Amino acid sequence: MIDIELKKFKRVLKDENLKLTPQRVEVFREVCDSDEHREAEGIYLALRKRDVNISRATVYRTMDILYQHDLVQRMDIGDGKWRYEHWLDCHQHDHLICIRCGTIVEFISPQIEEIQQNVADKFNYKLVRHVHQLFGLCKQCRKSPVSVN
Amino acid sequence: MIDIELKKFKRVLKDENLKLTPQRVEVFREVCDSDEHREAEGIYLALRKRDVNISRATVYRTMDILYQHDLVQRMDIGDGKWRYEHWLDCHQHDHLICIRCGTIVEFISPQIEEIQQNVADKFNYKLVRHVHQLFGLCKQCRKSPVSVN
DNA sequence: TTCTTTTTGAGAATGAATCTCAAATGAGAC
DNA sequence: GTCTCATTTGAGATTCATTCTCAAAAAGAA
Repeated sequence: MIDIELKKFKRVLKDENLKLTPQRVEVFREVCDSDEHREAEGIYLALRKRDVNISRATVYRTMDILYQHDLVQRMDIGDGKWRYEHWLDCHQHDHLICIRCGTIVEFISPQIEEIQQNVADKFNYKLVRHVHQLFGLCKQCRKSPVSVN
Repeated sequence: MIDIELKKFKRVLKDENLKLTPQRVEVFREVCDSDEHREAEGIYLALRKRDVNISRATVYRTMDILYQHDLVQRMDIGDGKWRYEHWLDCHQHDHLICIRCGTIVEFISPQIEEIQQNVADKFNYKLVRHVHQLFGLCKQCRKSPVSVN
């Protein structure tokens, strides 16, 4: 799975005259191998945990390259940190987030997509991208009492 | 217009055992008197411009009180800054944002609201709030060439 | 291998937001 | 009105994610 994607990444690097470094490859691998929505710090820590020698700066820089070239998706749920997820099969989707435990579920709605397009048309905007996040309480969190520490 | 709202604010302060200070009133007035989507810094500067003696800290603190009590709405368009707007008539709405000039248009779609609810139900989440932002190019920006500085 | 350019890492810098704490100020009691 | 005391304010320090800096290391074309 990563092999095909790694080729895409290598193509991007070549096209942009960027060098193929072990650090960049490891960051890409780390992102592709997880289905989580992680912050740069989490990706950095995961890399250190598996003994990849890399600095925070390089993780941040690489995530930016990946994002700029549509190899990862990123989201901001309002806490001032970017969360990244791989974008292997380019499934456009939006997010449903539990405000208590942080669990993130992905959803797609062609109907919403269509209405969004209509809204943009109505106001004479050319739609480029969108952010759609639903915040709520998941089943488990509705059941369990709030823990007070 | 602000009179009725000011009463609401005073009620909140009283209910929360918070004091009615000139600074708090001025911040609330400043927010109510504009239809812009401004950052705390912008609100602070506007207050200073009309010779209100206030500190940044107090502006931030007051915006937080207003937000926590649903007297203002706030949004984050991904640049790490909260933008505030008054919430006088509590019109629930979402935003369409021009990625070049920053113009923000408000829109409402009962259809989308309904689908959102269905999505939350499907995943067994109790919907609490949502963020829905459409990013695109407005009419003017599509026409005018990009200025390079 | 050599050479040139890019990349890396460590730590400094940035910037929005929050925190600290002494001095100032509300507002209830008298 | 004024006393009293908890709350609020302001100035500057702090936080924290992210970006920047720059010397040393590495990529990769020749």
